[in-house]
Formats: sequence, structure tokens, C-alpha cells
Amino acid sequence: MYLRILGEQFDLGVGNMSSEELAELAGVNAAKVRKDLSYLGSYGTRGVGYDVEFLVYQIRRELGLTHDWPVVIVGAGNLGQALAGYNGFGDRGFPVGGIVDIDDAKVGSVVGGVRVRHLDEIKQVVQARNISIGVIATPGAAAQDAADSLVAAGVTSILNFTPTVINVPHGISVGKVDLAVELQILAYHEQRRINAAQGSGVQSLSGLSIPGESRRGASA
Amino acid sequence: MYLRILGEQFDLGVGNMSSEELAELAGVNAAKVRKDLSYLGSYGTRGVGYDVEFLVYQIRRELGLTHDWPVVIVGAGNLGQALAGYNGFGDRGFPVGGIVDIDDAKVGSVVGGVRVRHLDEIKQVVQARNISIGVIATPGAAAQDAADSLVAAGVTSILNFTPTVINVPHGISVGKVDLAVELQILAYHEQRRINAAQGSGVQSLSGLSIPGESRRGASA
DNA sequence: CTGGCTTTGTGAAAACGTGCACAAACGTTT
DNA sequence: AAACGTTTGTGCACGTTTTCACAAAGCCAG
Repeated sequence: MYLRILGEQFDLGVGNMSSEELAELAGVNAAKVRKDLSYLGSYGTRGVGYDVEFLVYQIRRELGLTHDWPVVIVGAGNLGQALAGYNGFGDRGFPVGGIVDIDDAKVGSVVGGVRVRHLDEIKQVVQARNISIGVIATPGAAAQDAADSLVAAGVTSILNFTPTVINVPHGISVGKVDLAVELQILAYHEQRRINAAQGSGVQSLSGLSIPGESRRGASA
Repeated sequence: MYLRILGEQFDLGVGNMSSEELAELAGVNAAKVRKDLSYLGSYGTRGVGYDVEFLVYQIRRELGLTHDWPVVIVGAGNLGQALAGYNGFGDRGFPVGGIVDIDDAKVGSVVGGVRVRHLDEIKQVVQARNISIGVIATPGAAAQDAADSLVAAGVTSILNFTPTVINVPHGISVGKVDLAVELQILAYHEQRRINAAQGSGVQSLSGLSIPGESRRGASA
């Protein structure tokens, strides 16, 4: 998040930023910004702030973003095609290095400038471009198979877009994006709004822990 | 998360589950499961566990998922089309009630079974179907305009797929999904793996707080 | 009906994240 | 070069979340 904001500000010609300015744009507390950045080292100047360009460089280096990370997408259905065509990946250092699907009817078609190849060829795709990150964009029922194929092909990080929880060997990193869960959280807020408006006696779940909840919330 | 797992188990014919089984599938601690579920009421049976069907019903009711929540998508580009065609929305109670775009060239085309209408007509779309949730699938630069349009049209919850932080009036809920950030987190793990393998002296960022990080992590 | 086994529900403790507040450090002005 | 305003880096405290641990409660066998 800091990296994205700092990059935008750099493009706008901003050379220096204080933790307060950065906090404002990120929607967090200034002390938190300073504490977070302090893990990178002591790169700020007291009385002045942080050099934007230098900080961008340091964050990129620490996050391993000094070079591109090509990704392979498993599943060329609606979601796979969208992800392949979505410029946000390539623009931010994650070009689509390959797309595979198990359906012969889809093999050979071109989405997002990349030709779809068969799932059986995933190992060649991964090794040819030295890919270490795989994206699962299959139906939920095929997610575990996709994960197994990715691991067998040598991928060590997986981003799973299906609602299904996948099991992977130790040492493989898994990230998860569940679009429906995000909507459910919003629906819950909507329901609370409605309940509150009706003055209904239904007790709220305000005490219930919702993982990641701190990331969101209504802006002022 | 519990709801999804319980739903899957119910479909598999499982009638009863203990907090331990549920915790295993969810990848969390059993005590946490019990504490979370206890906010719904005391619906478990000691020595036995929880009735899956009954618990599904209770969670759905509390989360406001007893009826569908139609959503309106702003932006009919790659991402918007993918979301509209993505069955995961409709299947889980979030049918696409409308798609709008500012580009006349896209207006009139049909994606995911829904005809694209012009952004100017968003208010009619929202009011005709009593929509309260909007999804922003525009380029980042247009996100704030999209948010303003959604709020003006009467939407009270927004799910933002762009990397841009949006400002909304008080009382509007905002959720955010940044696809590139998820990939960055994986790239970070990859980089650490590489650094560790090289025995490099680069210090790790293990102490740095990454919001939502607890949701993920490598499965065993 | 009693004893043993299992599992829930929940106080209490531990761990964690966040924000406050201030000394140390820097640039600028006089 | 000294005084002043600004901003960082961080110890500390506070509130929240997670885990532990165990009594209470249910089922079942004999």
C-alpha cells in the first residue's frame, strides 16, 4: 500500500513526504507509518521526512519487487480470461507468462495476448519462463487438482481465487481471494443498517471477530 | 468462512460437526470457533457438536443472507465483464442486477446475461431493483467518480476492485480487493525464500505488520 | 441410574496490534 | 553558533484478539 502511494506521488513529482502526509493518503495513523517503515531501516530524515524515490527503492527491494514475477494462470474461463486481460497485473510487475486449461476447446485461443495451452503442458510453461507464482481461476471443484498440478510443475506460491480451501505441501505459500466473502461482509453491514433502522431487537455481532476487518471500514 | 465450509459439508451429507472438525477445515483454533459461534447463541450440544443445517441457517440469518443482494457493477471493461460472467456471485446470493459504463461503445452490449447501460442511467438501475451494493471495476483513475456516482444513486455499500483509495460520505461501507497487493505478498514470500536459500545477510521483515496476513499463510 | 467419555461454553491469561507522547536529530533563521 | 520549529524513531500503555484450561452438560453402555 505504501509502495503504491509513494509511486503515485513520485509520478506526480513529489520528492519528499512526511509520515503524516503518507498516513493521510493511506488512511492510517502516522505513528503506524513510521513504525512500519522503521522495519526497513532508518531511512527518514528528522525534521524533513522521507525521500520518496529512495523509499520506493527500499520497499521494492525488501518486497522482492526489483524484477518482474511472471505468473501462470490455471483456468481460461471467465475469471481466467479477465485476469489475463487485466492490465493491473502486468503493470505492477506480474506479467501473465502462461495460461492453461483442461478443456481442449479452449486450448489454442488467445486471451490477453497469451495463447491458452493444455494443463498437461503446465510444466513446460512454468520451466520455460522460470515461473514461481501460479493463479487458480478454475471452478471451485477443480481447485485442488489445479493446485496439485501447479506444485508438480514447480510453482512455490499460489493465489487461489476459488472459494475452496486447498491443501499444499509444506513450504508452498498460498494466498486467497474470495470475492463472495467480500460481498458477504458488505451484506452484513447492510443488514445491520436495516436492523438498526427498524430498531429491531436482534443483537449485533459487533463482538465477533472478522479476520481482516481492520483493513476496511467506512471512510470518513 | 464458517458458512462456506458448513455449506460444503452439508452438501456432502454431513449432519453434525464438532468445533474441532470445523477448526481443522477452517485452519483456525477450535476454541476460536466455539467463541465465534457463541456470539450467535448457544446452538451446540455438549458431547455432540453442532447441527450443520441449523448452524448454516443461523449464520445466514445473522449475516443477512436470507435473501439475495443484487449488485450493480460500474465499468464494463475486462474486469467488469469477468465479474458479470463469474457465476460465484450469483450462486452465493449476489446476482448482477446491472452493469453501467461511461463508454457509449460498450453500452448496449450484453455481458453475463445483462445489458450494459450508460453511467448516467445508474440511478434508474439502482432504484428499479432496489440495489444497495455497488462494485467498482473501472480503471483506477475513474474509481472516485464511480464511487460518487454510486453514492448519488443511493448505494450504501461499495466493493472497490481498483488500487485507488476512495473517499465516501460517512455511513457508506467500503470493501476493497487489490489483486496486485495479493500477488505482492506472494512475491515477498518468494523473495524471502530466495534470500534464505542464499544465506544472504538481508534482514527479514517478519516483524512488519501486514494487515490481513493472518488470513493466509502456507497450509501444512 | 451410574460412571465414563466427549464436547461445549466461557473465565482468565497470554499475545498482539495500535496509538500516544517525547527525546533525539535535522534544517533554518537570526 | 545558538535558538527554534519540525519530524523521525521508539518506549510504553491500552484495548483487542487469540489461546488455554476447565467446569458444566450431554450421550451411551452396562
